[in-house]
Order: sequence, then structure tokens, then C-alpha cells
Amino acid sequence: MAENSTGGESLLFLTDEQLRKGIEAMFFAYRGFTADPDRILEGMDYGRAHHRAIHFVHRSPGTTVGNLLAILGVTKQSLNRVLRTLFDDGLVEARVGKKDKRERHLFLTEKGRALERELSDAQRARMRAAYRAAGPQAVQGFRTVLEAMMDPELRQQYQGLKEGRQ
Amino acid sequence: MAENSTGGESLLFLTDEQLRKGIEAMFFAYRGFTADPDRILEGMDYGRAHHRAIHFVHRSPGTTVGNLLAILGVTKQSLNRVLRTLFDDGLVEARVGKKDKRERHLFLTEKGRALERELSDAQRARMRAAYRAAGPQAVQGFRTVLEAMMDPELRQQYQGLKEGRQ
DNA sequence: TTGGAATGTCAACAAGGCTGACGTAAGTTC
DNA sequence: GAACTTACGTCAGCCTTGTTGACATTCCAA
Repeated sequence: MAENSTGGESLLFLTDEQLRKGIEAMFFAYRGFTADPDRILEGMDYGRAHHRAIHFVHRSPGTTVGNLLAILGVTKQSLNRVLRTLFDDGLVEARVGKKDKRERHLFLTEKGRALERELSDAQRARMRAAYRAAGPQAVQGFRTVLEAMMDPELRQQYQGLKEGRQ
Repeated sequence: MAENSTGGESLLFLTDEQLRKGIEAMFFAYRGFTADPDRILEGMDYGRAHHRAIHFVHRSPGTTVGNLLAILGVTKQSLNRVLRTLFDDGLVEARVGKKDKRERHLFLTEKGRALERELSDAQRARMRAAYRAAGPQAVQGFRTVLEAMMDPELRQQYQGLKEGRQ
């Protein structure tokens, strides 16, 4: 790994200046990344926190509250406030666990799936445009660097999701 | 550009599944990206908003309040709350413009530079580790995709900064 | 049966966004 | 020189989303 095609392993990409550019790239790109869903959400009574919950419930239907807490990295009180509104509005439903009745397994309702689709269509559209413009090789590098930037536990979450474990 | 080594331009990297992975990679990586500075800031009376202000004042010494507003994309009331504490604590100073006396040009004080260094050292350390692990080619792709993800105006800001324009 | 796990909930608080309104100084334009 | 506009500051109030702490319930597991 880390072999490049420019040959010669010049380490110029590790200068503070290059790193600063990377940092700013993350900052500006993240703004774009969240802009489209945010735009859809505003006006509805929801925010980014609802989007995240919906995203991961969609991604892992039947996931438990505890799982979601670990993935989102917030307190249960914070998540609960969000989940409650999603329950009340009929976007998410919770089913008591069959094996362990303390657990609540979370699922999107049809209405929830509709909103999820709207949000992720918008977000994917931007991502797709970026991917297309950058090309597959760049995308590969993009994912590699992002993965290396994650905290180890978060990386596990990510890879777990990536492999479809759950 | 966009030529891949797998040959044949398969468009598999544009599937919804691949895009979803990219989206989650952004989510988890951004958490890592902000984790170290956040850790330093907590306990001090500052937060991420202060970090951002300090970063861009450091990056563009003498920048005006209006410039900063455009870069950060927040309201002046929001920025002002942050800047006021930074003035009061002697981390940032404002000098009245020579040409246009309505403008305030912002500079870090020595104390401000010290905090900036501490924060960006931490952030760069993680970025450097990720870059090193991923290699120069991946870094190139990383930057390309991020740039393509930005909103056009933000991309201008980014490129302006990138080129050192001001 | 008892301890701990999974969950919900109440209350209070903080950071950091936002809008709206208003004020002041200083450029700019007619 | 008057009138308009720009750059900036500030007060007040609101919202979202995060936090801690405390407490209740249900249920699994030893």
C-alpha cells in the first residue's frame, strides 16, 4: 500500500501546507455534503439529527436503540427526543424484541421510507456528480483517506456497515 | 483524468450502494476530523466556532469581518458573539482599515497564534497519519472528490484560499 | 432473587445557529 | 452638501441539538 505511480516517494504531500489544504477541503466539502438534505429538511419540523437517525434506520432495519446510540455517538436523551418525534409523526416504528423484550427494533414506515428516499436522493445526486467528475480512481483514494481519518471504533462501525454486518 | 487502471470504465463506482458508502465515510470521517481540536477546546470556554474563526484569521491575516462571514457562512450576529470573546481574551485583534475605515482587519495575537498552533497541530497530526497511510495518489483523489462536492461559491472560496488570493 | 442491561423520561442547561430591529461611522453618489 | 449605502456592532428572542443528572420500568441472566 501507499505505493504511488509518480515513483520516488516524494513526501511533498505531507507538508503542513498540503495538510492545511486538506483540512479546508474537508470543511468546505462537508458544507456541500449536508446542504441539500438541510434544504429539504428546513421548513419541515426536522433537522440534521432526524436525517441521521432516518438514514441509519434505513440502512439497518431492525437495529436497536442502543446500536443507534453507538453509531450516532450522542446521548440517549438526545436521540430519544429525535426518535419520539419520528414515532409521533409515523416515520419510524419500534417493535419490541422477540428474543430480548427490552430491546426496541426500529423500522421505517412507508412514510419514513418516502422521506428517506427524498433526502438520500438529494445527497446522492451531489455525491454522484462529484464521483463522476472525479473518476473511479479518485473515488478510491477519497474513500481510503476518509477511512484512515476515522477513529478506530468509528472505523469499525463503518466497516461493519460497509460489510453489511449487523 | 477519470481514467482508471481497471480499464474499461466500468461505472460500478456510481451505484447507489457505492454512493451510500461514500456518504457514510464522510459522516464518520468528519467526526474524526473534528475530534482532536474539540477535545482540546472542551474545558476552555471555546468551541468549534472559535476554532473556525481562529483558523481562517490565521490563514488570512488582515481579513475583514465581512470576508470571514462569507467564508464561514454564518450570520454576523453569530460570528460577532465568537469574535467578541476572542477579542476580550486577547486572542484576536482588530485594526481599523487604513483605506476604508469602516472595515476591521483581523489578526491573531501571540496568544492566538499559540492556540491556533495547538489546535492545528492536533488536527494536522491526524490528517498526516491518514495521508501517510493512504499514500499520495489516494490523497490526490481525496482532494479531487472533495472539491467536486463543494458548492460552486464555496469552491471559489476554497480555491481562492488555495492559491493564496485574498 | 438479585444485579445489571436496555430503554424511556423529566428537568435544566449550553453552544451555536437563526431572525428582526436598531445604531453608528464612513464611504459614495447625485 | 444631502442622501444613500456599506461595514460593522449589538440587543433581544428563538430553535436545534448536544450535554448531565436523576429516576422508573422491564426483563435477562447468574
